[in-house]
This record gives sequence, C-alpha cells and structure tokens, in this order.
Amino acid sequence: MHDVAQHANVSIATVSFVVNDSKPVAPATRERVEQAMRDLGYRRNSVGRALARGKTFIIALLYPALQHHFSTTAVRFFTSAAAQARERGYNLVLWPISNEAEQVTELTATGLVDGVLLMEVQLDDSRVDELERRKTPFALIGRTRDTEGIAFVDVDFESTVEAAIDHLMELGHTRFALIDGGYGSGNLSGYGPVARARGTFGEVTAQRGLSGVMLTCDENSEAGRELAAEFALEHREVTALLVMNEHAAPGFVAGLRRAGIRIPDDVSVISIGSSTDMAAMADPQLTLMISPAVELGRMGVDAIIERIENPQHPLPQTLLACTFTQGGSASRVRG
Amino acid sequence: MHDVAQHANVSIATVSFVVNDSKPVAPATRERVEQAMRDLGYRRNSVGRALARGKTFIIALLYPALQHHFSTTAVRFFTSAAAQARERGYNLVLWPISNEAEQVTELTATGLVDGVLLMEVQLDDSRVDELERRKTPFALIGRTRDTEGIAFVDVDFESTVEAAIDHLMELGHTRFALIDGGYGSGNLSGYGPVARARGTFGEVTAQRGLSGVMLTCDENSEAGRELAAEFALEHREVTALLVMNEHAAPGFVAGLRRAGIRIPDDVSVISIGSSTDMAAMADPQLTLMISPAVELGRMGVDAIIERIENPQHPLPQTLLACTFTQGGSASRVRG
DNA sequence: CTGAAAGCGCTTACAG
DNA sequence: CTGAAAGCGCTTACAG
Repeated sequence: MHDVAQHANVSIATVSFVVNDSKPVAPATRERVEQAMRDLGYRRNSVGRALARGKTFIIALLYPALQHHFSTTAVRFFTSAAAQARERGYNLVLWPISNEAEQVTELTATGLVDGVLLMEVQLDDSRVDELERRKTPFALIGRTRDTEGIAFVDVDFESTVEAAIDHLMELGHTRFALIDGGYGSGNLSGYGPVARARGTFGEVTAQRGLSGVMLTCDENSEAGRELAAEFALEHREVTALLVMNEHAAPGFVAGLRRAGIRIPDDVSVISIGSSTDMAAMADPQLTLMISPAVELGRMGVDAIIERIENPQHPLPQTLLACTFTQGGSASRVRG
Repeated sequence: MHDVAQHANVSIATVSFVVNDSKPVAPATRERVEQAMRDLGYRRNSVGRALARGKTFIIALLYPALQHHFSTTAVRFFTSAAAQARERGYNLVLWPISNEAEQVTELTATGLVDGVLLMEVQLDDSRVDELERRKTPFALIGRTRDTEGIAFVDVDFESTVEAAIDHLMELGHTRFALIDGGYGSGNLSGYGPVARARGTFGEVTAQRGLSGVMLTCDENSEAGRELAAEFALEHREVTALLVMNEHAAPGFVAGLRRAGIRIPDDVSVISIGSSTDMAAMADPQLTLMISPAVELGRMGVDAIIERIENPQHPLPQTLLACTFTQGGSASRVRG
C-alpha cells in the first residue's frame, strides 16, 4: 500500500479510500491509484485490515465431525455455505471440534472469527450457552428446544414427516414404522432432528389411527442390514416405512431383500432428509424427501452475517421443508 | 495484553515472553503473569500476532468442490487434515473454489494464508504453476505428471492396482475389466488417479497375458446401473472387475444383479481407493482396497507445514498404498 | 531477566 | 477532496 501510494503520488490514506470506496476521491486521483495498483499487482493485506477494523471477515462452521457421520447432505450444505460466505465477502472455516463448550471458547476468544455457525445442534446444547455468555455472534443450523432469542435455520422435520405419512396414506398404507439414527453416544439431551421426527411420528400416527412402531439403528449400512433381519422377523405387519438415516438405508433395504421382503411390493419405503445421491445407492432407488441442504447453507450464512452486521435487527428464524422426490420404493399397498 | 501487563506489574513485552515462551522469564514473574492471565481470562489475539509475525498460521485446503463429487474418502481426508493442523498450531480453511489458477491468486495474495494444500490435482495443473510463480508454499494431495521440485502426498495407485490384480489372479481369474470415473468435464490434461490406474491396469494385464477391458462411468449410482446393463450384454467373458468409482459402485452392483449376474459367483469385484462406508452400501458388501485417507490428511498437513517452516529442507514426497479388506464380492473363479 | 520503542499493514477520526 | 497521525494487538531487536 505504501508502494502504491508512492507510485500514484498520494498518501496511503487515499489509497485506502479508493480500495474501500470509503470516501469521495477525485476521478483523476482514483484513476492514478487504480493504475498504480494494477502496475504493482497490489492486493490489500487482510491481516492489517482485520486488525485495524477489529473484524476478520471469517466465520467458523462448527461441525462435530467426531460424533456423527459426515453425510452427503452435510457436505452439500457445507459447500453451499462456503460459496455464500465468499459471495458476501467472508471466509468460511470448517473447524472440526467436539461438542465441548470449552473448545468453542478456545476458538472465539482468540479473535480469529467474527461469528460462528453451529451444526448438529442438540436440544439442549452447551455450546449455545457458552456462545451466549461470551457474546459471540452465532446462528444455528438446527435448533435448540427453546428458540427464544436464537438465530437459526432448520429443516422443518415436523411438516416433512407429516408429508411423508400423508403420501403413504394416500397409497393406502395404515401400518407404519419409523427408523432413525438415534441420539449417538452419551448425549442425554437429544439430537433435534431425531427427537422432532419421533414426536411428530408418534402424534400423527396416533391422531389418524395408524399403527406406528419406532426403531433405531446406527448410522451405517451394516447396522441397517442387522436391523432389517430383526425387522423381517418381528414386524411383518408393517407396510410403510420412514427411514431417517441415510447411511443405514441401503443396508436396510438390502437386508429386507435377503429376508425375502420385496420393495415396494411388500413394504414401501420413504427416506427422509436425505440426498438423491445416497438414495440412489439403494436398490431399488429410494423415494425420498430431499433435505434442502443448499438452501440451508446459504440461509445459514446469511443468518450469521446478519447477526454480525446488524445485531439489533430481528433474529432470523427459518424452517424449510424437504421436497418429495419419486423413486422406486413406494407404491400402493397390496390387496 | 495491556491489562494483563498492568495486572501483573510487568511490561507487555514480558507478557509476550511468557505467552510464547520465547525468552527466559524469572519464575516469580512468570507466575504473576500467568495468574493475571487466568484472572482476566486472557487469550492472545491471533490477528495482532499474525500482523507482527507476518504469519497467520492458516492453511487453505483447496478442494474444487464444483467439479468432482465429495466422496466419503475426501471427507475423511479433510477431517484428519484439520485435526492435524490443529495439533500443530495451524488452522485449516476449506476453500471451495474452481480449478482456476486465477482464484488461487485471489486467495493467497491477500496474505490470509501461510500455505496451500491442493486436492484433486490434474496431471498438468495450472494451479501448481500459479503457486510456483507466486512463491506461495504449497503441497499436493495427488501429484502432477512431473513431480520434480514439488511436495506431495499421494495414493500409490500403481501398486494398489497391481495388488488388486494379484489378489484376483490368485483366485484364478484371467479376464479383467477396470471401471473408473473418467476425467470429468472438459479437463484435457487428465485426472491423475484415473490416468495412473489405467496405465497400470493396461501394463499389468498385458505383461501377464490377461485380458483387460477399460470402461468409464460418471460418479453416481444411476450411471453405474446403466453401465452394468451394457456390461452384462457386452462383456460376459469378464469374471474379475476393478472398480475405481465409489459412487457408481453400489449402482453398478445392483445393475449386475438385475441383469442376472451374481456376485461373487459369476463376477468378482474389488473396489479401489474407496472407504468401508461406501463399500458397505453395495449388496453384497464390496471387497476393497481402502484409501489411506486419514494418513493422507495427516501427512499432507505435515508436508505443507514443512514447506512453510523449513523451505530449504528436502521436499516431502510420499506414496501410500491402499490396504486390502475382505468383503463379500471376490471369490475363486468358477469351474 | 526486564522494559521502552519501533513496526507489522491497514483504517479512520481529525484537520486542512 | 487529500494528508498526517494515531491506533488496532501483538512481536522483537536493542539496551540495560
């Protein structure tokens, strides 16, 4: 910047004004400065800028990678979020840490990031408390039990589960099961999507006089196979299955076939909150409710930037439903 | 830091010395300073530090997300790399940009990162030229055609493909096929892993008098299904299949079954450079050569940090083979 | 062993 | 419209 100033015969202040377009500059001067920048291949140093402005334009995406699997959906989300951050002049840093509140402090206290985007949120999440206490701007992908005073973007699992049940009811099904991924290890408070799906599934089946059983399995294909074997023995009455566990789904479907259960002839399956990629891994390809990962990523970034730039504005709080996509795993009930 | 100094009755220089352990400090003084830091909950500001040291301790991981799929393997790699960076006092930033050299400049020129880790490297990669020109420290996960003067960590596809062929030959197979993911769209120069796998497959089958056909399909299950249908018609003689395309593999296997080809009874399959997660999605679960993703991530980070900290040291250049894992898709040839 | 001071590359009142 | 100067939070010769 010093060199540019000299080259253009102005002060470094003036260079700063044209770089940031922060104060009026005479057209002739501006032209000289811009020419100098081009000649010297100048780019403003982001560290100097960060120190002077007290702002780094970096957002951290906290993904507790050790705890849950990295799903295709999460990856889509992440890619979209990074692109949107870039679009808005920020950088998105993926910070694979555990769910400990303490580690969150570590990150925010050194001043490296302007704000934090949390994923894999628990109904009661200690990280949220910690961020509130430290007054670090944050937004959630997901939501806590009580969303008062919290910025978030989340999938509307309630309406999504209901829509899936609707679809299967229209096909004549009345005996349902839900398979989810459980709460993972040692988290008493519960993982939001699972808790909400179970709640809605229970309510809706009860209200409509449907039978509904809930099963859980680990998030991998092998666990899916095992559960399928068990399922084939103990739940022959079920004809309609909601699976909210995209990693276990292909294995589960394979397991059913091995047990002589045909899809969709004997049992219809809808995968919930998954991606087409994963649904296509199963045979037959699964009918699914696609998770709005790309939108979530974009809106999540917008939400955290809104918190950073306009903390006094109303809190962004958005729910997005999954979109139904036809596959080969759901059909009219037999008989 | 100012507050801490005051609180402990020392100069800020002394505080810096104890924080960084950069100069001898009297035990009593050190204790006072540490007490003050604890009392005030002080953490050194990383931006101030970065400016003073001319170093940000940030490494960018360049993953051209738009071009290739995000595989489970890549995700494992990424998680491992981030952990290792953290371990060594650096932060890893995922920067989802296209393969354009220009965008690489954009990133490095603003001084935000100390070095760059490149993934999805092409045999002739314009990003590499650009980084060399700008004298930005970098290391590759993958490698260019000519690795002279380049720091890299890569999968040893040559030995991996040969090992897979060995294994299948021991089971009595002589008629082979290779299915890869192709070069993606519009990249004339070629994607390293595919080029190297094809090269080795061609050489080894020729040397040993095996028959070998090479097929390509897009990286998704649907494409796998389609290719399987075609394969079933045109390559009935093949009994041993190497698949280096983890997204297409489950679909391909499902397609073979639909065409009446049994695995492993009629055809044996080994998936190359995949992860157990993905291999388990297929039915039967695939026998595979596991990509050393975690090691690659760790060693890739070590390599770039070595370049940053000791540019005069010899270049890190490492090849890692995949490890064989038994699944249910490879068996002795019939008859 | 400790401190005063310069400097890292910017931004931003303030003065002109 | 332009510039001189202070300051952002650190680190690091240099002096003592």
